[in-house]
Amino acid sequence: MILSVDFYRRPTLEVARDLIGKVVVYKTTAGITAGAIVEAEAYIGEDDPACHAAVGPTTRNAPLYGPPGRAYVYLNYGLHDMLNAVTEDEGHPAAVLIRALEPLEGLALMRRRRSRAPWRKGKPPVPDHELCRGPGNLCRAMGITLADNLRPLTRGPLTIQDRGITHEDIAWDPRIGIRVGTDKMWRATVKGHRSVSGRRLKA
DNA sequence: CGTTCGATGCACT
DNA sequence: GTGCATCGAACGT
Repeated sequence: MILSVDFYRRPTLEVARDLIGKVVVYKTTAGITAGAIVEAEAYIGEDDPACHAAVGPTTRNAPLYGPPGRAYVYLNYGLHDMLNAVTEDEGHPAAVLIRALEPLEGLALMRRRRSRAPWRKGKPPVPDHELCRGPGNLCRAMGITLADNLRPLTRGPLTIQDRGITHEDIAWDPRIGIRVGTDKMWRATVKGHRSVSGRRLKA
């Protein structure tokens, strides 16, 4: 079942927690890819220094100010697309960054797309659990690009669905990969999951 | 094991 | 011109 707008029109931390286990599905002409969310981060409002809305409304962050349930996709470091789900009421800029998925469908297609990255030329195929490990990697594996910015996640080719996956042990940790706002424990992960990004725990 | 650093494009100042 | 919600290779210990 596809998540409705009401799912996203809620406090962002609740949405982030509830997105764990939900399934991102993207249907393209190349085929279908899908993966269950195992890592997500909340970015909330102009007072959150790490949120793109911290500088006030701009062309780039406009989607954050729009209605919930849409994709906010942007390019980072000139190389990596980032997928967010816009949350809260219109006018309240906030979103959840999808940071990692457990691949479920279309693994071969994901592998092909990952291998297509310039820096992967001549390298061995990406292991299954690493196909969607990290926000840049998952977008590349799923074929999500800037062209998908503002797309509704509630209908159409790019959706997030509830397929009944539940997780008992969800951890809240500091957000990673940012230079400010690292004090906030707004990163939700499935504890110990192999596809969660960041440094791995020891054996 | 750990840390450093280059690639790369666009929005923003 | 600057800096970035990254990735992965290269290097140091």
